[in-house]
Amino acid sequence: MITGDIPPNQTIYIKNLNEKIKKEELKRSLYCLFSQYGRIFDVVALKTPKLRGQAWVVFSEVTAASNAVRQMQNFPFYDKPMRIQYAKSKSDCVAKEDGSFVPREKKKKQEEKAERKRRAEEAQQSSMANGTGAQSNGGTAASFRNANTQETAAPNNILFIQNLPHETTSSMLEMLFQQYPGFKEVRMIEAKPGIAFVEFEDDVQSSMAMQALQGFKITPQNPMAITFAKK
DNA sequence: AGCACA
Repeated sequence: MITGDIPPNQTIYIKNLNEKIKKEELKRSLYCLFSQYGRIFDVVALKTPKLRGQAWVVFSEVTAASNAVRQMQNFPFYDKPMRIQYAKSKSDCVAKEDGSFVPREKKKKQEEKAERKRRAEEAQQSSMANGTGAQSNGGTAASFRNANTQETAAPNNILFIQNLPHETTSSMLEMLFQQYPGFKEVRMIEAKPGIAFVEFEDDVQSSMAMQALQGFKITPQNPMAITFAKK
C-alpha cells in the first residue's frame, strides 16, 4: 500500500514530480489538477535539494484529499507518474485556522528580517492558490457573458473552452483532457487568452469529456464553460 | 528517495 500507515490528512504529499518544472508553474498546475476534488487552501513546493520533486496540496476537507490520493495515484504529470500519500503532519495554514499554530523557533535575526520583507512583497504580489490573487477576471467574465448569448453549435469532435484564467497553458489543459478517450490535441491562440479548442477523435468522445469537465474550476473564479466549437 | 510551510 502506497499510503503506508499514514493516517488521513487534509493535506496530501506528492512525490516523483518532474524536477525540471519551475516552482511557480508546478504550483499552478497542481492547483489546476487537484481543484476538481475540492477547495484548495494552499500548494507548497520548494526547490531545495532535499525538497525538490515533492509538493503538498492542502484541501479544505479530508474527504477531498482521500479522493485525490486514490484517483490521482500514478497520474502522469509532466511525463512522470505522481506518487501520492497523506502528509505526515498538519499544514501551517490549517494550524493557523484552528488556532494550534506555533511559529517554529529556528531563525536568526538576519533571516527574520529577510522573511518580513518577503512577506510584505508577497502581500503585494498575490498568489493564485489562496484565492486572493490580483489577476483580474473582470474582462473574462464579460466576454464569457457575451459568448454565452450566441447560439450553440451542433455536437462535433471539437470543444470550445471559455472562462479560463489567462495563465492557463496548453499543457495544463492537456493534462486534464487527455484523461478522456479519443483526445487528440489542445489548441490555444496567443492573441486570445481565456479560451481554447480541444479536439477529440469523434463527437461521442468529445461529449464525454465535456460532461466530465464542465464547470471544472482552475481557480475558484474560473469554472470552465465548455461548448462544441462552431465548424 | 526525499514530509514543509520563503
